[in-house]
Amino acid sequence: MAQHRTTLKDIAEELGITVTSVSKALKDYPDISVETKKAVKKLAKKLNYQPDSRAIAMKRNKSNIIGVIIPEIVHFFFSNVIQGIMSYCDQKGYQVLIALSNNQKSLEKKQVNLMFNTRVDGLIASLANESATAKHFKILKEYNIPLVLFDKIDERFECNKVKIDDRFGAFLATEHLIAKGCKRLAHIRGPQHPLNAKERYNGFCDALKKHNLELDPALIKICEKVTLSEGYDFAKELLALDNPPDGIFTVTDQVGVGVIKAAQEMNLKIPEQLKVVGFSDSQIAQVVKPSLSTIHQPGYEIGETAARLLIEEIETREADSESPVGFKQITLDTYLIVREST
Amino acid sequence: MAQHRTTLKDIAEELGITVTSVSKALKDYPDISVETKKAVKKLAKKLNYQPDSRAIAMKRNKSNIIGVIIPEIVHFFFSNVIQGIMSYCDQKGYQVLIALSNNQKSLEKKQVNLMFNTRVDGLIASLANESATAKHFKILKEYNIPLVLFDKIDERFECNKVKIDDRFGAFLATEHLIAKGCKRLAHIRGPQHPLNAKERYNGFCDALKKHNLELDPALIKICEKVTLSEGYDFAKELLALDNPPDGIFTVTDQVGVGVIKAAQEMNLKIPEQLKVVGFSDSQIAQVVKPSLSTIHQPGYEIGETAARLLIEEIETREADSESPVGFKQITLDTYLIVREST
DNA sequence: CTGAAAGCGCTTACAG
DNA sequence: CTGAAAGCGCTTACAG
Repeated sequence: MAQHRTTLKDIAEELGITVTSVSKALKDYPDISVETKKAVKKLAKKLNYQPDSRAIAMKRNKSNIIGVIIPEIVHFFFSNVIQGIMSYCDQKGYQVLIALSNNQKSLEKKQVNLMFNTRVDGLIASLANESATAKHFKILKEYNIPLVLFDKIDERFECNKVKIDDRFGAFLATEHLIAKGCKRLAHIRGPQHPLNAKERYNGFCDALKKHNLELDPALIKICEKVTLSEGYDFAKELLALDNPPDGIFTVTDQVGVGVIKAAQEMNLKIPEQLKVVGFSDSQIAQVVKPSLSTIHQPGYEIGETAARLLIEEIETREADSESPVGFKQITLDTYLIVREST
Repeated sequence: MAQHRTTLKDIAEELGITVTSVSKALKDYPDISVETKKAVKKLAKKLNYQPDSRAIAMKRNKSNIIGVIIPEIVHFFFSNVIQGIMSYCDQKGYQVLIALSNNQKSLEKKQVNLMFNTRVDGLIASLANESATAKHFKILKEYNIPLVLFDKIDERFECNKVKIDDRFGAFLATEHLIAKGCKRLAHIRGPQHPLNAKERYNGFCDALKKHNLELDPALIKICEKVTLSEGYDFAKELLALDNPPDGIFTVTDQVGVGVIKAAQEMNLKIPEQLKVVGFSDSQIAQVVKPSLSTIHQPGYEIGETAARLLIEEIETREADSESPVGFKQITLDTYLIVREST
């Protein structure tokens, strides 16, 4: 038979006192006698009393649970972010409820509502590729629930944000290809909506412009799923052109690895005949042969920072629900990592 | 200013009826008049009423949240498992609270207690490398909270379990090396405690024995962290022996990739001079050059199955808390994937 | 020093 | 058809 979960009532009854006194005794209120405290604590220990977080959550109107909504989890960057979030939250006494959007706006919206109903204390999210804006998060604003966006953010949405300078990172990557002698550059970019895909594209264009290189629309490809096999397919197309590129900058390392695979199948020498730079500094970038040059994206730190901002906001509002909250956008450092592919 | 979260009370007051009626109306109880239902639903919609999951959880004594405790999350296999768990839970109306053990027994125990206090409806876990048993999960049994163990399980612990046949997988891997002509086999194994590390070691031994090959203790290395760099270091040691191995079976693909890296640095040709097989079928195994032969471990399906068993158990106990529960151990299929490294 | 009371937001058996 | 009451497990301002 299952044991009964000890409640304050059980302790109170056994000791012949009230629930009030038990509650206070356990929390060392000064107005409880030493003997009562002793007796209560002893019995609580004996019965293995564990307060019901849900009841406390209702009373305090605080769950000590934060929500996280991300597009996918089998993903080097996102799993690193989660790790950063979890380790920070653990240390601050918050638990983490995670949900996936699968990059779908409708599912993302559903998850936001579920999180709202569960009364999480705050939410951290990176937008689905399908989401052009974060408007479907506005229920959180209406009810003063803190939100931190990271990586795939909506610039117009008023909340804390954490990201890297994607435009600058892409600029570094592209300029590196140019410095290595590339004259005809291609970019396999991310989908239409995510801001970071646009910014990486912009950074690519910035570098071409600075160095007076032509931006050939035939050399721009747009991923839908941002997978290795998309990179592979687009690379095959690009490299079969009459006037193929001699350098390719890809929106992620996954896509870059696909490019390497395609080039190898076509017997192109990397880096001699084709140079490739990815983005994110995933593990596969170091493992692939030739190893892939890339832009570092500090997932763990992004997660940690997002969690820190979120918990700061939660606790500020707790202390003074009226004080206006100023939002920050924190931009973490990024840099180029040169490997065999360039 | 933040909006007020609509409660049943708000609706009741505005309509001049009781909370009871509002509650029933929203749930279409047959004993409420059609007009009342209409009015209530209309106002609920207008005020954007969202029931407080916590309050319902307390009443029903059911949170619709399941907990997951895993050793790490930046990990191909575990993130796939999580994905499987989440997609199944999503579809069944459960949310997922995740915590990490960082492979530490003490932290694992703390997480179990936290999950218990949060009153999750059930728990899915894979044991920390430090945990020789699942004894510290027994509080769950005492209070009849369903638990499903996967991958790193404790065979003695009475609960549902999901895994693959690690021993057989390791046997397949090793026999494949033998079939390819290896005479002197090494194994870089996982840590002491995890059952799957032991079983993979046993499977390795089974194959040697079947084919009358010597088991040289000098060719067995034990990982602590099971990382790429451990694989690299051990491979350097093994390959520097006077009588080095001609085939290495590694406990994971990460470790196998480290072996490949070391062998390449020592100018050994793979697979001509050294053959390598990993375990898990991670993405890096296909990306590394030469690509790594491996044993498939269906993470997504393991997660899905674990979630299914858990929710079945939760709902069985819900329906009849007295009925004795029979525990299953489900073993999913595994197979060898041959690539360039053998 | 201790306890009665109200309340967090719900649900449901029971009475009318 | 509707409502008063009790309860889930806690907390806390107030009275004594």
